[in-house]
Amino acid sequence: MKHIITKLNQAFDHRIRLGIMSILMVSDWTDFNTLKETLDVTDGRLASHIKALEKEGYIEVRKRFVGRKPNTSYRVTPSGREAFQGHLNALEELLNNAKE
Amino acid sequence: MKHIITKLNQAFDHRIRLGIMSILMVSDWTDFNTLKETLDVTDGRLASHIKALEKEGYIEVRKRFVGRKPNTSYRVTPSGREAFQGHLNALEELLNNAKE
DNA sequence: ACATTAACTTTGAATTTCAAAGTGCTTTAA
DNA sequence: TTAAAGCACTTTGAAATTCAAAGTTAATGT
Repeated sequence: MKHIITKLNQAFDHRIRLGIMSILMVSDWTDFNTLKETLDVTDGRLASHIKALEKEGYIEVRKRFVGRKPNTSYRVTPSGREAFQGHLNALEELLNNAKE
Repeated sequence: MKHIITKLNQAFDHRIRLGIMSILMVSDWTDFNTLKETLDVTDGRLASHIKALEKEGYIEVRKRFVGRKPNTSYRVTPSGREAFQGHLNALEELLNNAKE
């Protein structure tokens, strides 16, 4: 039988993408700057990881103005939620295995 | 405050290294071929990930002969166990966060 | 007019990872 | 006895990923 690691999703392999998803899982729309500050990454780097998740269809974007400032927010899509759940389940299995 | 992802250990960022550690955490000496088959990776690739963990002092090696065949086995060191525990705790925190 | 904020995109370099082939030693098969 | 195969790597060179830094666009504040 196959090992649990084969159930891990490559899209969530990177810690920053893991961070983005774990934030978006428990909040609704979250804006760029909140993600940036929470995860403590540069804007360019955040943007590129966001783009990767968007490309997979795991998160969606909303652009609008808040007062007079542009504001971009993100949230997880249903398919993103499902995929991330699968990843979390695999991780959980791995944790339980490692702890016996 | 810092996000949980800062507590993740880079040495365990890769799925194969995660797999190696999660196997070694619950077994004593485990040999090269068992790891290779369980994780379904090529020998060269496995060897290089093992080497990375060895370099960090997280696993140790034992070489001997079983019958007439050379046999190399690995097990997690105390420091590897501690480091991996820390990583698992961070992951667990992340899971709980993501699930609310 | 000038700097600033926001949210990127681009570029090129550094790092990581990979498959594939090569290695050295030993055993088993023909 | 020559050949083939197993074991556990190491090496090589290429592909993929990730990064920091700088550039971009469009609006706002001063």
